[in-house]
Amino acid sequence: MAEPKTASPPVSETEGSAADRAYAATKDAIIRGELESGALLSEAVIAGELGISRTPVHEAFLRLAAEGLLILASRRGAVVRPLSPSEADDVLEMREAIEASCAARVIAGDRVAEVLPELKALLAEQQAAVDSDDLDRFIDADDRLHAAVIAAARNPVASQFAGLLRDRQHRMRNLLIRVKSGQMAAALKDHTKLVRAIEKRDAAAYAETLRTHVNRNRGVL
Amino acid sequence: MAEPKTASPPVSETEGSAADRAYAATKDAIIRGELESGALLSEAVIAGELGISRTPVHEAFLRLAAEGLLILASRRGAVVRPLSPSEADDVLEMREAIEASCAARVIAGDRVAEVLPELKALLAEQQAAVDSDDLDRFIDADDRLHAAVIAAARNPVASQFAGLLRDRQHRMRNLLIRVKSGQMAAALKDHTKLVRAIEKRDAAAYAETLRTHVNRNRGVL
DNA sequence: GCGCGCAAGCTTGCATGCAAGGCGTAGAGT
DNA sequence: ACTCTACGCCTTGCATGCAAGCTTGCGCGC
Repeated sequence: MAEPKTASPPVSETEGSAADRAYAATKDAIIRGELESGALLSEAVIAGELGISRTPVHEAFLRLAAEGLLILASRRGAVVRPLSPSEADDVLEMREAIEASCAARVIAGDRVAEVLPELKALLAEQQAAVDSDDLDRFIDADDRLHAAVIAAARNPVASQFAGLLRDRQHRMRNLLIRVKSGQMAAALKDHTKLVRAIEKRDAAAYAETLRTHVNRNRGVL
Repeated sequence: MAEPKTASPPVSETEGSAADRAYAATKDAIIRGELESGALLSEAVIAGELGISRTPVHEAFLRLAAEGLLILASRRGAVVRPLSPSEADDVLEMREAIEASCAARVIAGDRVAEVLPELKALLAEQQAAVDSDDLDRFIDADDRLHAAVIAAARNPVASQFAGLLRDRQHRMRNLLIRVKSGQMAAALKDHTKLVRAIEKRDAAAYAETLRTHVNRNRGVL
């Protein structure tokens, strides 16, 4: 799950098992939008491109289907799952629910102090991104901020779910509309309020702010 | 291995693909506790029991590992994931977060009327289970009640996540401690309050009641 | 007796072969 | 001209073979 910040290097991945490489390569192609929605792709093609056999590609496709990125049509092929606006809502809603729950646990578990420095550093990073009008940098920091809150809850199930949602959200971001630069300032303001809510140990305020924050993103899509 | 299926009397599963059968059979064995925590199992064994080859079993193991029921040790085998109390907390916490979110959506989306009959029927079913002191029946109705709320939200992502959590929760129920009969009455009371909260379109009350309800279960484990 | 190395036996990971199923198209029949 | 059928190509699903890795236990040297 820990990918380099600049996640678009050449395709000459030589680490990990063949199945992992097939999984990572295909997922990346889907998320980046290289493979369009509805595209019909076959195991043999991917296998050929990666220089491996169909077996690990088959396993990769199964994983991707389980994660909602592919739809497997038995003996016909695999189609890249088209994403609908309602799906975007669904994903965002789950992210909101999970993150709010995690924030509440961090606050209830009295672990605010140990995450606050990281959160504030990420806020500063986002401010820098806004100042330099660097959208990619902003989005990266955005991801890391939300991920930090979830990680702080130390709930592996939550982290796993959030990871799945994050992938799908990335795909939506890349495929539908890239957030306009003007949105950055508003998002940063939301984030500042979120961190302040954590600092004040106010789980309800966090949840409420998160709700408006997510709704703002929802409108963008 | 291409001999008549003389060795498949116990498992009468004839539907679905071989991979699905391997998945269902293994998952069921894990959830029911037939396979103990920490048990080391190999693909070849399962394949032999089901009369299929290792390939579909391998795929099944991958799915089960992704769902947190197995841990794959490369070239050593697959161990049934031991469950810890903290994992139980994690699972319950996520269930709570997801269900509360779904209830809120049902209420906000003004779909209360269309689920209320089903919920009330399930309450009646639970009452009957309490009267006849039928724990299995109660648990089944319990599952269906919570599932009904989530299904009513019509969020496929939520349903998928809830399904994964339900499996793990079933396993915990079967492995750790079976809820005592005395708990049924309290649980039913909680459920009644939950349904009433939905009826009153009070999402906050639902969330709060759900919190105490889950915490009650948490104490049992 | 004790420690060390090596090999055998298990495991999975992947490649490949084969069969079954879906889909399009061409061709025959009306 | 239109429809129905059958064939061929495409796909996946599964079985099997082979290689590589980890563990373990046995034998050998000390």
